Amino acid sequence: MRSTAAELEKVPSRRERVRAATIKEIKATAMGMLREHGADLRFADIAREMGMTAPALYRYFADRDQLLSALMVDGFAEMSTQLTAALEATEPDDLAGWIRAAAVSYRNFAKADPARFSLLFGLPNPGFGQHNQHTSGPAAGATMATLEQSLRAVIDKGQLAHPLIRYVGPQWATEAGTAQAADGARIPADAYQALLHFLAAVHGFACLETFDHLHWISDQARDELFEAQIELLQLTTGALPPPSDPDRP
Amino acid sequence: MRSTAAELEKVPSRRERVRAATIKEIKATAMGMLREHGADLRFADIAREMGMTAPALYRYFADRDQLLSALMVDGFAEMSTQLTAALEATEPDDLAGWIRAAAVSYRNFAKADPARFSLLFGLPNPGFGQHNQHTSGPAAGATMATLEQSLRAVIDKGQLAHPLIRYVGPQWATEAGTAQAADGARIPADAYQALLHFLAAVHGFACLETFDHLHWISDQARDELFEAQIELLQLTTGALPPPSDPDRP
DNA sequence: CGTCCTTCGTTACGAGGCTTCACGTTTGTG
DNA sequence: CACAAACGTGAAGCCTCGTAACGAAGGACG
Repeated sequence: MRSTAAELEKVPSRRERVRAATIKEIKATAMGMLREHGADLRFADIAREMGMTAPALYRYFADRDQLLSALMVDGFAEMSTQLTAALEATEPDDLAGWIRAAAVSYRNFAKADPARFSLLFGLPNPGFGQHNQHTSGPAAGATMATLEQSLRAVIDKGQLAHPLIRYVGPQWATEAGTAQAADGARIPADAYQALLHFLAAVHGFACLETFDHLHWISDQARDELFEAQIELLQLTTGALPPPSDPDRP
Repeated sequence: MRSTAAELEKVPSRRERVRAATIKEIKATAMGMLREHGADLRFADIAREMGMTAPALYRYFADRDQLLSALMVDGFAEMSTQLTAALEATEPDDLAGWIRAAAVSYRNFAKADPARFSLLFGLPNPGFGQHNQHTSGPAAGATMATLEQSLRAVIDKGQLAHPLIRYVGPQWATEAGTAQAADGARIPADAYQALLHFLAAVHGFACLETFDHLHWISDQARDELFEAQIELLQLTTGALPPPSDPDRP
């Protein structure tokens, strides 16, 4: 920090590289511990697994909370990456495909690594303090923004023309129209409503499943129910026409 | 325990009464601490607030986990009570009213006491061990059963005749038809699917809201969006007729 | 009324985790 | 080679959980 020349150096020095690698290894080891032993993460364990002692970790993370925060930031970033990858593989005017891809990606992220999902979305973390709010909060917002921007791209194609319900209250209509000025674009209120509906349904399913509140349903049945959930979301957003139901008058 | 006569005594002795009161006070104080200081619950703090010392609490709860478990059991019981009360106030053949009452009650439970909701549904509690699974698990299941049985009563009135989607996979259909033999009744698979869809949407909304993932929406707008969510659930279960949408072909 | 026994609460204490500190050691640099 | 920065270690302090031993309160029963 003393010389401005050092600040402008773009190529990281050897020290910086090995330091970055160590940080990465610490985080990887910590995530492994979280996966195995649950939420009670012991600094000494991480260090021992790396062939070090506990105090050495404080050269890299000032605090146990900061390590958890870093894991959360990485987790949200990875989630955004996976969502983005899944959504970019869909056709830009295929709202039904978008919904399926987003829902499946969201759920798979939770299923593939329940410990990480718990870390991200199970709020009462041990020692959850102010610090986490200020570092992981924006990261969580970025994940939300990923969904939002991607959905907006689809919506701009006019694919949300016939949602099943487009009721929105006056307060929400004004907020949705104005609040997102940061991105430079306005969002139709009903589109944003659709996003929130989608998010609530998929997030709720993922939470229930990950936190073991659906243990009375077999894995296969859960898969089928999730499929039905997806189809329902496609219907309610008007991405699919309603099914021809002979019972329906 | 030595005399069988004492076991059969129905009226609790004075000691038992004061002990029960103390347990109640401990739990109340602990919940207060949870509400104020978050998840890091210190035994010494609880004791001090009660004018006692920490080891005294071990006369009433063998473990910090057992205290948390007791709080969870009470929380789920209270949630069941509130849900039951809200649902009993609805007409028995009014599915739309049932959905509104259940959703509002569920969300209000979360909003009224976010700390308790976090305790119940934010899984990664500090020191979450095997014990919690075996004590609070059934309590959580009881809450689910409350919703299920109440919904079944409504469904038995034939109100779920025209759900928007009644797709269910073969695995789920057989499970839903057979698994609930414990209650002596079978449940139509599509009804159970509707329950799960309802649960995912409402639980997801409550989680997002409680865990502050919707901080970018004002309170009023959130209320409006939740209203829209309810209406959507009413539509997808066939409780309400689809709106007359001039844009719809 | 006096004695006993159970329960309750306290002080004292040990175990274990987080975090800091002082000190050597390694490593890159001029 | 000399120097400085970063790194890692052992020792130590602090805090919390949980246990143990002891004293006090209070109901049960002669």
